[in-house]
Amino acid sequence: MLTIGKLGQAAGVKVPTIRYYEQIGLLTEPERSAGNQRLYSRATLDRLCFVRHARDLGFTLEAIRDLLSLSDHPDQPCAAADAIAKAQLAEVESRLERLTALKAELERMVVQCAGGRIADCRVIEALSEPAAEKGAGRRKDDAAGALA
Amino acid sequence: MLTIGKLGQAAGVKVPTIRYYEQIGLLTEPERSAGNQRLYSRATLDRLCFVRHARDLGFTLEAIRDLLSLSDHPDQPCAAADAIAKAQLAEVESRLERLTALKAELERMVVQCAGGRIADCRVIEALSEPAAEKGAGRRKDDAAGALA
DNA sequence: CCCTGAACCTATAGTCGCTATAGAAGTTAG
DNA sequence: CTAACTTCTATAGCGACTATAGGTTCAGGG
Repeated sequence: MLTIGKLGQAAGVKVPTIRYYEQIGLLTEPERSAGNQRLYSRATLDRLCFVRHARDLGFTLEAIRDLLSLSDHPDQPCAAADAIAKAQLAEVESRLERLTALKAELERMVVQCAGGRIADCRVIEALSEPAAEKGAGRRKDDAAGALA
Repeated sequence: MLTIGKLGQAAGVKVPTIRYYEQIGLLTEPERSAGNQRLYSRATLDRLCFVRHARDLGFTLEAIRDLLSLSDHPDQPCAAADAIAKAQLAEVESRLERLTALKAELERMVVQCAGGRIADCRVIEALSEPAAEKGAGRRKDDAAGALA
């Protein structure tokens, strides 16, 4: 049996995050010690490692919730899990594309700045180009969405 | 003079976002019409386009605030603006690296799922590998940070 | 000149995935 | 036994918006 601190250390997840996962129902409420402290089983450690790994891969908590419930029913076909992973892959590929374009633009900006005064600075100038070249509305996952 | 709706359309920014930018002091309070509606100048349109473009490039509002105040003092050297852009570029490069690794891992997962039952599903299995191979604590910008 | 409907106003709450804080209570090593 | 550490609950905050409610103003048409 592990305390919440040990569990967090073992899984690479901070203590408040574990309590948060419990709060939103991603982890079930654990046993408690005589003094009301949470006690976790090895199985919960596995589950938390799964969550952490999936988060690192960019899965949303919603997707992870689905994957967890799938893994709780191992007799069903795995098409659903596969679909989630494929959607995730498509996400990542589109982010990669946009980030690559972004990188090119930033590199152009940095190269052009020759150490003069702001008035001549291409960094600021490069950002002042008009928006709205095609369709004004911002899509939900514009380039900025690919970043923190 | 533009109403907030026209401004938003011209800059590609939603109306509530403009009001939000005003609230946090990124845009100054505009003039008002007789009926208390916001009226914006062309200069504000430029400023908002700048903000939008910078956001698309992944700059935080904090960085944009700095860039805006720099562009308001065009007689100073542009080293500061250059530094901000370079930091941004480094950010993007690191995200790109991590996203690329991620993509490889997701591709591996998807390929391995052969359409069987969950019990044999590599997607779920791939996510169950133990964490904490080197240093348990999650860094602030782990892979997940590169995603939405 | 009035009416309708769109666009505007303010204020507040919600989103996601945590993180931080406060103050109390439990646990462990010396 | 005491000091230091961990844990407990509850609540608020982060960034960057987005949504909702309930009201006001404006532009065009009859």
